[in-house]
Amino acid sequence: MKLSTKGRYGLAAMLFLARHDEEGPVSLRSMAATGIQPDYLEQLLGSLRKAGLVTTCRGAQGGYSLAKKPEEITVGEVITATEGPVRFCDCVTDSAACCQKEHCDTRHVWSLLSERMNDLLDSITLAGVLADLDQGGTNE
Amino acid sequence: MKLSTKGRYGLAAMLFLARHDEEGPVSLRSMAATGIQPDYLEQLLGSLRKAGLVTTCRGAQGGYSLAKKPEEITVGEVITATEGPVRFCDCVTDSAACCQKEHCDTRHVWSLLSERMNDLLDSITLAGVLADLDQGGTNE
DNA sequence: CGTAAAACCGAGAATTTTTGTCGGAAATGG
DNA sequence: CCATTTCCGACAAAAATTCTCGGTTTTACG
Repeated sequence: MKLSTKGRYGLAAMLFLARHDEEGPVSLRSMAATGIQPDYLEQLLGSLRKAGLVTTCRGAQGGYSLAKKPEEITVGEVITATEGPVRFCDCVTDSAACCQKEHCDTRHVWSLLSERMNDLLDSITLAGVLADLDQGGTNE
Repeated sequence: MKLSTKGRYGLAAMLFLARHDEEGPVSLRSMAATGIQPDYLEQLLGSLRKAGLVTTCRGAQGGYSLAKKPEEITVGEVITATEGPVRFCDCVTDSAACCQKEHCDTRHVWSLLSERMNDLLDSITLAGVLADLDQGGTNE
């Protein structure tokens, strides 16, 4: 029960974009500063673009930018875009995926938990994360 | 971001035990009614035992029982026992696992989220799940 | 107009994790 | 003593994740 690198890299990339938002489109190359393999990151940015969270300019001097203001993008959106829907078990979103067997009387719990978790993830925005960092001190 | 079968099977098994708690130790064989492969379930019950959530009697007429009352066992405990600690990313529990790279300024978010999520999981007990089912109607 | 920079795309390789299987050892009640 | 049953470790199969690569299209700029 943890995120894959997609979710983590995805959020890291979005924060990077948020920080460089005013400098125009950010190329994959310059995002290498995040330490993420560019070829892989490219795929993730593709998902983020399809989800409407980033916009792109192709060609020379092109790159990626946030599609919305950092206050309008939530951590939940980023994770969902990169990892797929956040849920405890498939039968939450796809009722055909279970319920033949007796153990599926757990579905109700998973639904409830999934809902709460999504609420939690959507309550945090990119802007919130950055504000936290800028005031709360860095890593140690 | 979803549970593996370990967590789901684990909870299903614990609910099964809770329901048959008064009939003495429940053998793996009779737990086949849950639809879970017994050889696999055996491993999960091993983890649950090590975590102190079930007790066992070996030998003929042996089997598994809950180590505590259903009101005292939380969903969080079951998941942690079967899947390992619930966290968004390794650096929450193991600070050596990150923080060289710039993208690790996300750690703070993951910590916060992990904590909230564990609180949520620990707020639900086996007894609670069963009560919900008995009153709230079954699957459909 | 040509060229270099850059995103786009799909396919597949490598690696890791999950899931499931098996055989034997130890324990226990009858 | 024997059938039942947990315990344990190792391994096999399958699936998912992570990463790589080659080529295509788009675009700015000289």
